[in-house]
Amino acid sequence: MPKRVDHAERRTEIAEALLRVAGHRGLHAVRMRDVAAEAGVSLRLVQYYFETKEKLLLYGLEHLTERFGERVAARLRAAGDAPGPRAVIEAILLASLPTDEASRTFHLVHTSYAVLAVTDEALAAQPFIRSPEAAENHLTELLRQAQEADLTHPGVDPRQDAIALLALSAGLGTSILVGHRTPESAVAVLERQLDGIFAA
Amino acid sequence: MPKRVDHAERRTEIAEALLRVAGHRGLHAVRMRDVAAEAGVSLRLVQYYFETKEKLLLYGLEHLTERFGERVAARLRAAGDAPGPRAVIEAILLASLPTDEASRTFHLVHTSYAVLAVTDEALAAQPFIRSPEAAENHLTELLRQAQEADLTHPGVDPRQDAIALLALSAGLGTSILVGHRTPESAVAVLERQLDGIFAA
DNA sequence: TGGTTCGTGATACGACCGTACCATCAACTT
DNA sequence: AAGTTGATGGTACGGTCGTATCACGAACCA
Repeated sequence: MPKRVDHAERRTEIAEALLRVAGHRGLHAVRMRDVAAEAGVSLRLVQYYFETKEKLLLYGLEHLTERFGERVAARLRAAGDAPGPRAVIEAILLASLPTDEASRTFHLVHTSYAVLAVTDEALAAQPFIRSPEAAENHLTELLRQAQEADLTHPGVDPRQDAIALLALSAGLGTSILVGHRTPESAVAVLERQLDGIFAA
Repeated sequence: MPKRVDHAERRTEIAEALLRVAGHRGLHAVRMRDVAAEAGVSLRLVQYYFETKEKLLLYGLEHLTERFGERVAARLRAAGDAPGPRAVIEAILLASLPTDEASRTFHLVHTSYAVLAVTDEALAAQPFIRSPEAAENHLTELLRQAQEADLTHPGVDPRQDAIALLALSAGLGTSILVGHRTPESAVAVLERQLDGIFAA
């Protein structure tokens, strides 16, 4: 046999090629041949490491959410040690706004997957579909802690406000994506919403 | 010639068939043949009234936004004569939440178009892409009037709060669509946000 | 009344895309 | 050394989809 190859690594390379293509041509326009060309391998190789296109797409989605998790973690580290609840919440919400190329790709491809998932049950069954629930629980807990530490204005409802924050940042992200809004103004809106929750 | 036919009417029928198909199979899965079958006409007819698929899609988008406008108008009428600013804002925001089949289709197809528009300049140039700006201006003006009439809490910023309301309802709409949230809980979140703006 | 034109159907064409198949070469084993 | 097996390339097949072509019938005009 030729040089034994690390399948996991190869699959990652191909998945990232998929995300690059999806990021600037749109997920709907992704062809197996495009992915192969972008990854610099032959079409046969893409077939070899992912038998079918559907499996490639599912793996690409996994990889996408994984990299998003890493980006959130990086922002949390950048927030210093023992960051306050507001700093943690900002890290999470700002990571999901399409401010740079990577997060733009994430948001576009994630939205594409979400749209597909509405009518595709194989996609709808994927775990990424339930990760928002985890984020909601996490944010709710953070707000509850902030409330107990008396860092919030009166009248805060951790669960309801967590839901609103997530929906708001998702909506803002989409409007950045389609060019209705600049990242800066979206951040300002988000900060304003946080000001309504956290006391100075 | 055979019985002279009303082109506009026929185009509308076909466009509605398009929206029905897009509404439950997804816009990406819409084929010319599906639209023809759904409309109960031959493939040739769809070609006849819309030369190309792209033109059909563009017209479908026009029709979609038009019908959305009618739905908002209907809600406004249902709000009674001389409704207050909050009632008007509620009419606008609640109309865009996917609460029934029609609004669900609207939200799904509209989102599909938005995703396509990110990478398709012909779609991006369509007027629907600037209608959110009009909505933002409208909401801003309503909030400003409410503020002058002393109906709001202090600290309201009409422009910023209008942006937040629109992004929030868009985000909530998407989470209803993908099944993360019930329409009822989304409405509750939206009402809560309005409570933070309008005085009792 | 005859011809022109609008509306409609059936079908064919050409392109593209995912997948399958076949061949080849290199390295590790025995 | 020989054979087996993993990795890779090239290419062909089958299906599908948008679009084009051909044909025909029915109404309106002159």
